Amino acid sequence: MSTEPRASRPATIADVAARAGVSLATVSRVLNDNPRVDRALAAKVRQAADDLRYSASPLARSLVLGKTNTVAVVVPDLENPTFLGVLRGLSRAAGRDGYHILVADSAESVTEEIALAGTTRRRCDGLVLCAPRMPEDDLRRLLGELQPVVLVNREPGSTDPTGTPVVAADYRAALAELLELLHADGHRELVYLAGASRSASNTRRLAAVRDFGADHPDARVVTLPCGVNFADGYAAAATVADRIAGHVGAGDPEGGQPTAVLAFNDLVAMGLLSGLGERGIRVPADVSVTGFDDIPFARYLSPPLTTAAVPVDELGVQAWHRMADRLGGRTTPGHAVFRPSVERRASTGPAPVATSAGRTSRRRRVAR
Amino acid sequence: MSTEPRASRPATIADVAARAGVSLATVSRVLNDNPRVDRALAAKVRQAADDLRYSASPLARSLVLGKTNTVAVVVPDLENPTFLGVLRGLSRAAGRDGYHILVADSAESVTEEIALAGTTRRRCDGLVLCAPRMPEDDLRRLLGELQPVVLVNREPGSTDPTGTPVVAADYRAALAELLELLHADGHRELVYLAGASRSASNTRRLAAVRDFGADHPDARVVTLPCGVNFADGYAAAATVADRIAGHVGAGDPEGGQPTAVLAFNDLVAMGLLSGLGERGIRVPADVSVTGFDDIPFARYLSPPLTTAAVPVDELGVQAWHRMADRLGGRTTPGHAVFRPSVERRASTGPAPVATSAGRTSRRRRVAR
DNA sequence: CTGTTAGCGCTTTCAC
DNA sequence: GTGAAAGCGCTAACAG
Repeated sequence: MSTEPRASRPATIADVAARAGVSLATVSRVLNDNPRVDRALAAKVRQAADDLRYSASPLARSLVLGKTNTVAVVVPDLENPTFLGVLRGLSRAAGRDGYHILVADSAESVTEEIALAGTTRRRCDGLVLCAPRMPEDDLRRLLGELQPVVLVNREPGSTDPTGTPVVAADYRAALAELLELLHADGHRELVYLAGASRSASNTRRLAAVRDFGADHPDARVVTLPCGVNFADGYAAAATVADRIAGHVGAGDPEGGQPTAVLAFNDLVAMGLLSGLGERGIRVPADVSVTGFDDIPFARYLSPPLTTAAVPVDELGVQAWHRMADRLGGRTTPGHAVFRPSVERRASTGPAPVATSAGRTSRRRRVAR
Repeated sequence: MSTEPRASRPATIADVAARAGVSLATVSRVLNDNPRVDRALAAKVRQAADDLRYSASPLARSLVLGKTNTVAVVVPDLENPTFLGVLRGLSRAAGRDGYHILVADSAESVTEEIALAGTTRRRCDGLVLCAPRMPEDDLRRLLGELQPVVLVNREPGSTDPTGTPVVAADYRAALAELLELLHADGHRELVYLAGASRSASNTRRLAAVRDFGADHPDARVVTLPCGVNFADGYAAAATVADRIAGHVGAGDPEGGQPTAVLAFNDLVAMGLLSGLGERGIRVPADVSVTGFDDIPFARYLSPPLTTAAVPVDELGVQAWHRMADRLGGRTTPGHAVFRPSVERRASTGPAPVATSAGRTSRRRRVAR
């Protein structure tokens, strides 16, 4: 018969109403700061709520309000510094606006990614999708079903009718700048250590490589499949060292002796630096190396790494702003593209003369 | 009048019921695989659900079922490799069991942390708390209010009546092992580069330092405040170099010339290595260095870093298992403590003879 | 200003 | 086997 809540059950609005001797509606009003409620009554309600350590069930509120104050974030791998940075920036920015983050790690599986996008989206108000490798068809379908969506580092595809906002770093422009920097330093035989071949950011870097080749007939960039981690870069050091020594890869008649290597990212560059060091190859005296991302200690490596600083946290913050706009019914201007700033440090320098001569004469020793 | 859903509104169970010509209850039964429903009817319902691309609102289900299939994870900083690993392991393990993760980054603020623990917990079924620096009083209160809770790398406090499960790495034992390893290599003057002074994992390391001092009267460990990041280690290199050179810190009459430095973690060790390298101090010839955590590329540094491998992902997985047990009403056996395995690599070696002699004679040059 | 009432979308007794 | 109806805890008309 009592209206007191049992100790174990969290207090409900009805408990508060009973204790304050008012109706549910009044309690709701007071707790939602509806101004047109009597001061005295309001005080009484608040007192009752305090006594009962009451706070409204977010679940019930969400159901009736039709909003959860939560957004889902799907990333391929939390270990990846890019997505981690995005998540961090996003989570803090959203937190400041009273929003929560439901995070899902697809473990690099596209199938999982698609499924997670759906299941997480349903319990949230929106979806921030980092899906660099999702096939375009699947992406299009998801964009149709899961709005509001904000895309990070991924284009919606040629014909996207949804006007989905995109927040991205301009990997292409940044790699182009790195290439130009090396070219200006006299490098003519370059190697690009590619990341996951189907990822969006790798594709954009490859476009920069293509452009560069077209713009500079005097130079050549050989693309080598590599990977995205330290270990991948470390492993690539063997191949790179061979090429520097003049032992060109058998299946690659185009390669000369490279004087510069552009790593997919800083992790790869670090691995490369490490493997090169073990082989007595000096950086930048024998070969210049660039990274990508500017992770916190890139500047502290030996030598400090020339790289392109991708503002990952900012990407996350902006992704949130786009999402907040959509949630607020505002329609946001299209894509936000951030141009990474190239940090020129000591891992790059003038092309070594010897190799430069070799290049000029197009001389090439063939592996045997 | 029509029972067809408008295109823009997600289909509800009522829409499905109407289309299949059955009651809501039947639809619910079918979709929840309740066996006692007519095969033919069930098929019809499934068909209707498919046609309407229906799937039940997780929100409404959560409200009525009293569970959200979501757990909250509060971390001080996503950038920290430890918490990141925990989150990753946890998120994947929980995902396999159909659970979602609500993640909150407290930006290292204890106040935020307390608030976030409460607000996130309310929209979830449980809370995984990584709060290495939360004052014990606050923690105790939260443990009382927010159950079920699982603690990561943090003790609940001396008198915890809640029986909260703890998943932790044994930082103390691991640092002790590192200290013994160095002692066995002849090191007698050591430096410990401390992390955040009030954090639980730093406290445990300090305990190991204390034990070591007591067990080895012939050795001495000087603790220097440092930090947890690459930059902190880099900055500490100056002080360490001074001490190695015999310029002991003025306020620290106890310090001799150190032959080994134990960094708080790998990031700090990397920074230290970098700073030491710039000063021409060789590792391990002049000084041995150890890290902590065994982050992915610790083995690739030059020299490869001797460190203690903390199984962070496993911590996350185990945290989830504990949580899953509690959610399933099972009561889990107490604390799960994981002993990091010490990885002996090339950054440590025998104590250099010169300094060893200096130590023996207690000779000390004083800074001026 | 305050209370009554009707849902939000779903599950689950309880009858039939 | 199936349906009607009562809620889960809350908010928002709608009356007074």
